Amino acid sequence: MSIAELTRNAVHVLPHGGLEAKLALGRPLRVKMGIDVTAPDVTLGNGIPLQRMAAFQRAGHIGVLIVGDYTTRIGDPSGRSAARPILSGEEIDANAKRFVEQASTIIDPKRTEVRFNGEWLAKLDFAEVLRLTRAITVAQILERDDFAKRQRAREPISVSELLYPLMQAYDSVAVQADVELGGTDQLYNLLAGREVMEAYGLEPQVVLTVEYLVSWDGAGMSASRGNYIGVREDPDEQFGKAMRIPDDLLSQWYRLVLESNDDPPAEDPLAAKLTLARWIVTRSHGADAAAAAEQHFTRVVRKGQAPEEVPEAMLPPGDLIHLPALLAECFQLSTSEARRLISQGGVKIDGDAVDELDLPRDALAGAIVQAGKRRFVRFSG
RNA sequence: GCAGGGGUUCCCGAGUGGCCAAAGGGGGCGGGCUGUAAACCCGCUGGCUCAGCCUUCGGAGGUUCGAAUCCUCCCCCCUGCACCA
Repeated sequence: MSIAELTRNAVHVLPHGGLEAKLALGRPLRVKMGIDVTAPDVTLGNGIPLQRMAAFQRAGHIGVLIVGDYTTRIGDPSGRSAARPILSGEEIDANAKRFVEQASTIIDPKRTEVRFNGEWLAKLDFAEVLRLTRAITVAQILERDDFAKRQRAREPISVSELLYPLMQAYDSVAVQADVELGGTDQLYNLLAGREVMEAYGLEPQVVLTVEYLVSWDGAGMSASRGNYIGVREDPDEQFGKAMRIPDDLLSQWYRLVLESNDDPPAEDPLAAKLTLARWIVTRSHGADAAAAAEQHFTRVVRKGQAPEEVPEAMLPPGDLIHLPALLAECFQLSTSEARRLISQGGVKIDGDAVDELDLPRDALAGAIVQAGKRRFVRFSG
């Protein structure tokens, strides 16, 4: 395994020559990566550093996934990150288990160690915390980009937030990391790990950051934003979402997700995207599922036909059916939403748009009703 | 503790007594177009028994024919100052 493969898509590999030196040790390296257990789904974005971990594993090294259970349980009291909920122990355990299971579509679980940072953080007493805080200065922490920005903007920064990078850094001490992986957003935290390891008399870890995957909305892909493709997500969803990325993101996705050495064919973005979508589904669910998802996409999205499998539902009693109520029931809409859909021509019965709110029973019985682009139901009764 | 600023519909953010279910943007949804869920154009975007009615603008009261807008009390957030035990 070449260094080039280990560092594919890397933005920073620090310090220079550090990785070569670690590899020269001739023993399996411990390659650390932190995971966010507040969001249980592993996304294609998580997949980018995980793919690096997988490369290290193929070269005989050990992946170490750190579950920030302690950090999560304490929560972020600043109120700034309200998006980060405080979870119970059971939820964290379940999410961690789920993360590892999902990540196994990419990494090798047999060569992966999963550690919970409560294991060591819970044991730190105050004196030890003070020792940890001496490893780094306020100026160093405030150098970090988002802190610097917030300071300039006179936005609040709580002391506990300043401590977060230190906790993560201490994880590296505890597991004796040789390498730590992360997105470019993690650069500062990973470097803090080096400082702290050194303060604890350890050989500092090598820091390896990879490019951040940009999603269809132009923002970084993250579970909390909801702009993600999950590695365990339904094949049709994965396929469709992949087709949803803007054409000009294709080359990044080819590079980061496919790990392709070639650019996608610029003259045929559709074909390029289909290739990408197929590949993503194949990695998660296999080639058969990918073929089926592509068929589904062709049929439903490109040709605008009903899918092969349409869920069935019973019509309510009565000779005259009130459509808004029926749609609201079937597709979990408010009746106002259902009315809007109808008035906008988004509701079709056997392919024909409807504009009446009440329909005789026999117009609906046995018919396929479509609400919007992708919601279908067939009524019986 | 003191002074000042602020809490608005999914998000950001206008709105200082009626023309406000509340500008604008984002997101989402729908339609058109396109053999992409891309791009582009148009529309919609609180709820309901929907030409009308009901509930929203941190919370509770109050003034008024009428309040997101004014008053009172309360809760929460931010900034500065003070306290430096």
